[in-house]
Amino acid sequence: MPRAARYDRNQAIERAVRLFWERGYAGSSMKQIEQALDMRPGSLYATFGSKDGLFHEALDHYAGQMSAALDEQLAAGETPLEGLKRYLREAGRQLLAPKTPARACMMVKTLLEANRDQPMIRDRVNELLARTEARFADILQASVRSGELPAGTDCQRLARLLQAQIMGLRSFAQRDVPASTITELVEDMIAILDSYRSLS
Amino acid sequence: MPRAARYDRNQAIERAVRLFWERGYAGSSMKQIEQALDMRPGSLYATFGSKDGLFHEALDHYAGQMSAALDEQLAAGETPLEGLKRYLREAGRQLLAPKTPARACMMVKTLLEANRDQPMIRDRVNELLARTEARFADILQASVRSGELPAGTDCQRLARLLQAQIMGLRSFAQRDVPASTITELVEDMIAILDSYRSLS
DNA sequence: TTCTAATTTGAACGATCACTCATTTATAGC
DNA sequence: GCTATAAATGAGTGATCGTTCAAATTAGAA
Repeated sequence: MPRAARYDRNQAIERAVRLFWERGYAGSSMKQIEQALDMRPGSLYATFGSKDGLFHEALDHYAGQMSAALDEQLAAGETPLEGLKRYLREAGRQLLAPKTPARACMMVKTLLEANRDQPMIRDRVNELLARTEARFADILQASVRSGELPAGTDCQRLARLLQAQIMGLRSFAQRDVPASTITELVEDMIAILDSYRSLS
Repeated sequence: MPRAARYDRNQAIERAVRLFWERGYAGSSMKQIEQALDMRPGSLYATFGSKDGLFHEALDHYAGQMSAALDEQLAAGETPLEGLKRYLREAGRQLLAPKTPARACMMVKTLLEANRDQPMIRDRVNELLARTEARFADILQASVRSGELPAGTDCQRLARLLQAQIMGLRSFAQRDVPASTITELVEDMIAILDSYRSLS
């Protein structure tokens, strides 16, 4: 009966992530979105409701990608803490890749861009970052259980420090600096994480 | 002969800093600027040339303020490293003040907002951040000379780590988190800085 | 082939964007 | 009070913003 949709929803969202990640919410016009997704306004609004709606889906998709990347490194690492270190090194590696839309985290860019008259976006990004923090805390907690971190470690607090470090790393990487700088920064942050390890 | 200017240039720029710092470049419309500075378009364009021109002046002014705040804490600290620690604690204190336009650094917000079709702004913020980094390196170098940091310390590298930490701290503080979280984060970062000290 | 219905299209909407400039206003010297 | 001159004004510029919707298109079902 009906006409088949010409567009793959998931692919459209991935393209939206690229655009929004690079240019931000206000910096991406509907005209640019139409071009990037190869969709006309009618289809866009029928599919995503509004620019806001599309942005929300893109932001969630991005968060999912980041979470999956963490999963991957945790699975590859021999211990939770080793997984975290792998994640940091892999982040550094991707920061040096040429085709990334931006080096800074899309969630952080959104956090800094969203002002008080975008409460939906503010709330959403706050929740996504809180989840990430909780994720880090869980991993660190597992490291305590396995004895890799000392028994008394304040995992919540260390998780926040870790998240702030990553925010800093990736925002710093948005500067125009040589690749070696990023590599060194990653290694310094890994050393800091290591300094919390149990002496044994 | 002529009519006296009604507006104080410096005060206008300070108001522009508040607006741009809170809302970003794209997020601040000329209408909002007119209201915040209590100036009409004609006067604005006669005085600052363009929205870009005003933003540049505001950004430079902000950078000057930050630099002055660092000076102040360095002067108050007994040693360069103690001055840096004071600066970190004072930054944390100001992050908890209610009236700040934003908790994140205006330079970082600009760095993350400016995209490839704003090369002038990109270049400017890159230079300002490079100067800040150099400033940190100088301070650390002084700490090496005074023996507070070990002789072999890579001050440039440590300066970049310090800058990334501050970027992370202030971006993290943009999240909706309790005050104690910020305080703890500051203390954690101070402890990291302390861990680079000479053992004695 | 015809019908039905979901999908796509793109012109057009009012609002707002950064910005301009002819006009009005205010002031200091005469 | 008059004049000269710089400053302030604000209506108006064309462009672009996000969004809408009537019409055209495309497919499977009958």
